[in-house]
Amino acid sequence: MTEARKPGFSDCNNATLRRAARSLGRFYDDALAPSGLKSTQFGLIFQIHISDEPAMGTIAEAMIMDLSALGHTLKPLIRDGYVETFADKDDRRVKRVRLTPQGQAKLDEALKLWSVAQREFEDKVGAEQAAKLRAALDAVADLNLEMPTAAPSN
Amino acid sequence: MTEARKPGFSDCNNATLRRAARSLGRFYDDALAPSGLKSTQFGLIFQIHISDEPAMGTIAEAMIMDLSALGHTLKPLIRDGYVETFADKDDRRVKRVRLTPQGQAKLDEALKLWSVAQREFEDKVGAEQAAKLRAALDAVADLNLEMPTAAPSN
DNA sequence: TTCAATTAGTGGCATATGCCACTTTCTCCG
DNA sequence: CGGAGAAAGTGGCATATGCCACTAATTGAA
Repeated sequence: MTEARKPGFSDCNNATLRRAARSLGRFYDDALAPSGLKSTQFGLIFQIHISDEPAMGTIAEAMIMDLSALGHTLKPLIRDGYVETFADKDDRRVKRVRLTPQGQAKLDEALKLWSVAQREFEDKVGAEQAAKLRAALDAVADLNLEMPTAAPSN
Repeated sequence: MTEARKPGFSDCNNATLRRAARSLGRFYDDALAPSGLKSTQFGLIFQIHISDEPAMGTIAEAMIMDLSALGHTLKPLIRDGYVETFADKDDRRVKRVRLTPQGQAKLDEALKLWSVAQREFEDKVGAEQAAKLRAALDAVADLNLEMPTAAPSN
């Protein structure tokens, strides 16, 4: 058990993941700063872009994000005119989302900045390593973990 | 370039990392819920625990976290009596942090819950894979990435 | 058709994180 | 010694995320 290391230093998968997320997040944030978008907003806008007028729930699911959190995160983007929402034709409970022309333009602008950061990162860790890491992270994200909430008896 | 996949689906290392972080975070949060601690607070308390009355800057650096963010995150823990701070003897600018007895007790309590989640996770992905993933994440976190801020000319 | 259950979002509240502008202490050099 | 500049935190402001309690709209079954 290699007690040679710090006594039980953070072997916590979650803590390690968050730490890396803070680090990488700042890097991408810096890169995107000139566009005025945070890396999180860029990610969200991109997700909307590659979807076809997705419903909020659809986005939330794809991003493994709480629906209400998505709603909150969307607000500044709507306020700034990058995104707009509209009710679904067939189900008025459903709210769909799309980019405005300004949003499209901003995305194009941000993509250039993003690609610089992305390239820089992949130069450092290697494109293959990066791809493997992303695959591993996707696998983790899609694990559908659940604490044994007592009753599977249901 | 395998246009077979979603048209340029998120290859963004940052987006992928955040997505996984949200997913895993919720899992650990659920597991720790009975203790009343969030996984982030657990991580912070643990970090304090394994350090020797660390200065705030020391913790921030170890966790790759903004100093002010650390200050903010510490507040609820201080308010709830798990953590206390005190000025460094030799440098009054430095504020050191330590767990209170209640904080120690809470950590012990949370550790039991944490280990369940940790085990569950490692059962699913395999201990080795998990260790490799953590290593990769630590490597990423410690990359010390920086956008080419124009002037190395300085 | 009518009402209970389900589904999709919203709003409020709390924590997580960052950046920036300050304030307080130290350090160090002239 | 005294003031310029660095170092460590604090506070304010803004976004990121979650949970919970609700509301509105739909669906399903009696």
